[in-house]
Amino acid sequence: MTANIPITAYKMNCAFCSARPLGLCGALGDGDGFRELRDSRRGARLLDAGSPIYRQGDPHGDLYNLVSGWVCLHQDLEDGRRQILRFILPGELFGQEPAGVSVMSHAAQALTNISLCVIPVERVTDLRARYAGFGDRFVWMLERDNHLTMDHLTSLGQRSAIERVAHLLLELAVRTGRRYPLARDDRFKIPLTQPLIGDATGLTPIHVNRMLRRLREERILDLRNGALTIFDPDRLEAMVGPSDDLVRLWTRQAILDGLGASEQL
Amino acid sequence: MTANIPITAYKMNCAFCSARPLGLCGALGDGDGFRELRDSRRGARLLDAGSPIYRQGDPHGDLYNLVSGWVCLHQDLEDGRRQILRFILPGELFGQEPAGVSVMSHAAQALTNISLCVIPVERVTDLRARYAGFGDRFVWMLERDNHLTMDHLTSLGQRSAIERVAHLLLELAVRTGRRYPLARDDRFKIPLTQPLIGDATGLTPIHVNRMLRRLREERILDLRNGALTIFDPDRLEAMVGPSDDLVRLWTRQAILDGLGASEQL
DNA sequence: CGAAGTCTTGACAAGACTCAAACTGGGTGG
DNA sequence: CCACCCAGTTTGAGTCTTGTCAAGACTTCG
Repeated sequence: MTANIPITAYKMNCAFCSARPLGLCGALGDGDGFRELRDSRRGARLLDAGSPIYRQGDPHGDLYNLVSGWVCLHQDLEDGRRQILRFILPGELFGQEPAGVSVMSHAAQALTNISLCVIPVERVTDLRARYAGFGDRFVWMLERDNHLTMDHLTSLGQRSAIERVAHLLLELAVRTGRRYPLARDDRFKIPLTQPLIGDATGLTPIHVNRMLRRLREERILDLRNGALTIFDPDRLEAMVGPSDDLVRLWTRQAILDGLGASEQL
Repeated sequence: MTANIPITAYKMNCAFCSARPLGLCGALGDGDGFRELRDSRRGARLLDAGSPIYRQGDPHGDLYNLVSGWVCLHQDLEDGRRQILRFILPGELFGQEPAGVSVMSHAAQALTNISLCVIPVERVTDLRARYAGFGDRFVWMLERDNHLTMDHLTSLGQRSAIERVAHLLLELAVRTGRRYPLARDDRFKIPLTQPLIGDATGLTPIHVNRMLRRLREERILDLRNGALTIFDPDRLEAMVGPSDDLVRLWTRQAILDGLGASEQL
């Protein structure tokens, strides 16, 4: 179910509006075009879990800022295989394509009920041109995406099945805002199914299941019924070996800070 | 062997200088900060095949524009496994990290003798702020990188060994500037070894060898002694199934055009 | 309570990796 | 000019990881 909602309805959590602890606005002062950005929103949308936001092959035109819920970006092959490229968490931007690419190369789907803000690309290009702070933040987000995607590439190319699963779960634990370093026996909800993990790691859901069982038997973590418990953060991290900078990019603080911007909430 | 070379020595092929058909300058008019960009180069460098350009963990500070030769970016795990993230061809930019990341998350190595231009990040940030055309081009390159990296991610996650090898070779054939659609029995040099293909595709060199043999036996392509012959472009493309937009991003014309910029050489 | 979507497990098959060995071609130094 | 060396290539045999197919159990939600 899609609905256009008046801006006021989002006052409390829209990254493009007044709360703005997140997303494109995170580090913007009024001198950086924040007010204009807010006013140029095409609108806000509420979507149910499972709804597509855009499909592969749709014309490219809008950028999206996720306000609440989870989204995944995925790329599908003709024969039905699909790769999850990225999980999007609140405050993150998605929907970019390089100029000249007319059509989305991937799809976006809501994994939970979500709310998001929509903004036309031309407006973003315009604001980038006129406000350096805005441009910096936009570039930072692209560079962050790139960094994370390259990390996933290394994971898929070089790591074993169990390492890939561990890597994904550690990343998402930190990105969802769990305190870092992670506490022992930390337990929290996470909207992941085994097929989703499979599509993200390039494994079959059956094999994901085996890997999760091993992680559980070795008392490293337990993922069941949408809740993740991390028994042993140290061994989990040892399996993954993330760099300090990578972990920092995973934290919500990084998105807040953007460039280590002066202004903060 | 590293050497700082006076700018004039590169007059004919430096993307930051007068020839500028490529790289950051490709689409820049004088109103877009081209002159300033040229003057803010830290210098130019010649490197021998095999030399490292930067290492994982080096402090981050410069961006690089490849003028001639081939470079690969790769990320290494502690135990020696390594993933090639991207092959860099002349006119492409590399070395970015998101602000706040102090240290390179990956390494860059020359695969052939190369020449490149070096420019401090702060200069790029500054020029981005002051010249919209420059900023657009920079963003375009980031978005293109992202697009290509996501495509690789899908390849590693979903495709079989032989498809991955086919995908990589098709991409590089187009990116090196072969006319598209590819001609039958097109033959050209390409500085790839089987271990390199393995590191890029997440396969062992031995398995890469087997896949290359199959591609040869099926008379699709032949890669030996640094020369790639494409027997059957149609079947090669059928194996890979690239979208039109993706192929367009592979062409050299895309780098020239940047955003479909007005100005051209 | 029933239905749908997950999750779980087992048995088997296939794809990819490991180890080992021989071969090739180009470059180096005597 | 030759012998050597080295990195890359090729091949085979055996192993291990991961995928496939099939069936049953568990949640969640209406």
